[in-house]
Amino acid sequence: MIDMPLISRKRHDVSIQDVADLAQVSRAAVSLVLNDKPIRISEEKRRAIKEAARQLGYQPHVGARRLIRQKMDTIGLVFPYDPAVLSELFHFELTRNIVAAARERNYDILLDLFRSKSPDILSARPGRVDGTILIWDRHSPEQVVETLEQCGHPTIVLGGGYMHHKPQDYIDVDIKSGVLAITNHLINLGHRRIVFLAGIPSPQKFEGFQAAHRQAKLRVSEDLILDCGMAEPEVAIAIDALLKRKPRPTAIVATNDTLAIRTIKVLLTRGIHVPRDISVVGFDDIETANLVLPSITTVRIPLGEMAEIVVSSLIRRIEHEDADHVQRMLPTRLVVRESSAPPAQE
Amino acid sequence: MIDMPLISRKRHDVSIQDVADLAQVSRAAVSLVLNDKPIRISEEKRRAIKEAARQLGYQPHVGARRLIRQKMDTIGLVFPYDPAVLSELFHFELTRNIVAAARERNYDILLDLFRSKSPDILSARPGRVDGTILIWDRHSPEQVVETLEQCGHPTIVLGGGYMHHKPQDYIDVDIKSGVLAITNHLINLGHRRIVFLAGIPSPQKFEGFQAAHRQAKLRVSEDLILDCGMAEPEVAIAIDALLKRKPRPTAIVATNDTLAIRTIKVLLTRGIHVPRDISVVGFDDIETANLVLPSITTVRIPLGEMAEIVVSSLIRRIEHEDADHVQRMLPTRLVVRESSAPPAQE
DNA sequence: TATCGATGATAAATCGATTAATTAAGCATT
DNA sequence: AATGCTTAATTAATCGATTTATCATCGATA
Repeated sequence: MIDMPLISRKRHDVSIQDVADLAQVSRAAVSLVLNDKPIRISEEKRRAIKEAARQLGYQPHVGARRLIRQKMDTIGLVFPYDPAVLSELFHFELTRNIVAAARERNYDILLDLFRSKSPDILSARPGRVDGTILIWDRHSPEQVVETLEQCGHPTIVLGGGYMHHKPQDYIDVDIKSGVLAITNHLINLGHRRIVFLAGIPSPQKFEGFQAAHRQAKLRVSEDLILDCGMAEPEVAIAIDALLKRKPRPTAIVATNDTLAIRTIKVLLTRGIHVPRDISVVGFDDIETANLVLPSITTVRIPLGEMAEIVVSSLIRRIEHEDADHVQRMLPTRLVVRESSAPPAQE
Repeated sequence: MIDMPLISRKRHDVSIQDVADLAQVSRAAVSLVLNDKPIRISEEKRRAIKEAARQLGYQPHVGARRLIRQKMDTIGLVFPYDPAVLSELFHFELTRNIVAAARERNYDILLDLFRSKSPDILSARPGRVDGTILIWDRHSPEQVVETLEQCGHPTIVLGGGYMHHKPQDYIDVDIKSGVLAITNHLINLGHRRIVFLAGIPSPQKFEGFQAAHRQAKLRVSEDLILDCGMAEPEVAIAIDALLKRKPRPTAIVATNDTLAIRTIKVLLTRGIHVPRDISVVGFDDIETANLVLPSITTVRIPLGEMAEIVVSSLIRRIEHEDADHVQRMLPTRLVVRESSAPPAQE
């Protein structure tokens, strides 16, 4: 009766005490040696401890270590439950790269979704994570950023180019330059009547469109700026209206790939060939962009680099109290495929 | 000097001791009341404790609780780093549903990737998770299943219909019936010369194809069984060969949507109309399937249901030592879109 | 009055590690 | 011989909770 523990449950396989017993030293010595602390332990005992640990297959109990060190070695990855804009691919590929980058640095990833209605974020509760990556989305309420910024650990917001108020720490994509580049591509091909077709309003993208024209000393024709929404019927109406214009536009800059694909779909059903009759370009480089016929000329967001940067910056902010805020804009890359070509001779 | 704590760090905001102090009771009383334990505490103190907890905004330190309870309240979600077959959408939508289901039951999700080469799975290390969901993929080494099954906590393998050896616990999709249904759909439309086009060999899917023919008392023509791989040039070669057949086939069952889309792309460039000249159907219902022109008739995997079932079964296995093994096949759903139609009159 | 039982609350053990403080031993110096 | 210094290793405090065992009080009963 005396030997019965007060609380008895399935225990951790091999505890530090087991190693200490086998090596005939104190628990402290085991901890000091296995963590390579600069405290002198004789070479003889060092070996004995390492051998004992190896022999028992000892792995420190992360929970216990986290409790005493007050450090969770965990990053919260917060997603919107219903991603509005960023493509599925964006999410999964980004996630994969983030997990890989975190793992390399011995951080775990706690996956965390929030719904706009009830933004109960696990990562904002105490004692779960050391820092948070918030995947931003145009539908995300500002409140989420505030909640996370006030909860005592660093948070980096990862934007898709759509943040209105810049948070304390963010890594965003320079979508303005992206649209500038792809518009430039069309201008260089010889296009002069280029439509800006916005599925969802995006001032930054429009600025890029304008800037490209400005640089080429071309005027942006007001009646070639369209804002049609993302739904298929709306797109069809917008395109039909465009086709009646004289002279007819020769290229369309759609603000995302899905919209570009729908646009092409409408054009094809109207008997208009892409890119021979009209060039259409997109944005995002979703997986589908390279799958459809014609494949889409688009702008790619550097997901791998983005993941690498966000993880390393976050860990710097976690581990160094005085680390600078992270405020970066990443450049995009133009991906030329089949949907863009020089305009037909008139 | 006497008051200085031995170890000093940023501490947990509000500990149970703070609540106890404010309510003028012992730590034990606070724990018992807040966890609704059936131990008698006077109504008066109950109220005082709850009020104190509310006032201080006390939230128990999950790490401490997990340590003493030897329970992590966490599920490891293990993904292949390079998903070979399942679409991005499949992954993200599935993940989202799994996280939501886990959250409802107060479990956290630890995101865990493994590379085929170095299958170092966090979830297999002691003390991190109570159970694991392994997302299966044709490239996954069997070794991963073994590792997880031997590491002391329950694991459920989530298949995409491609498991060879059935693990102890699995939830899989009845892809054979799925292909049977979609082949049936074509047969019912009047098709008699149907091609089975495999991107990646899949005995189950082929069985479904055969079964549909058997049920309709049709013979499967050997020369309409093709295995072309997923690469675009290979697909083009396979399709060109098919088009030379006399009489020409009227429908193609592609084993996944990506392959169906590539097939259609080749057909369109050859001047063959889909579905007027040839019907093409796919499998998976990836997002793109409804985006391309024509949209793809395909088979949908019930991701939401799958997530719900895998999470609830895993938690049952975690919380009840004697729970039965989970071995389920989920049915698929036929999604009819534009790429299938009755064959042209001959 | 002594004992028993019921009730209400607490003390203390516990989970598994980390690390500051301390002790012990050996050697050199005064 | 006493003191101080270096090195090696251990003891004990600590993280923040949970839960068993125990204690204290009061009323009722023999």
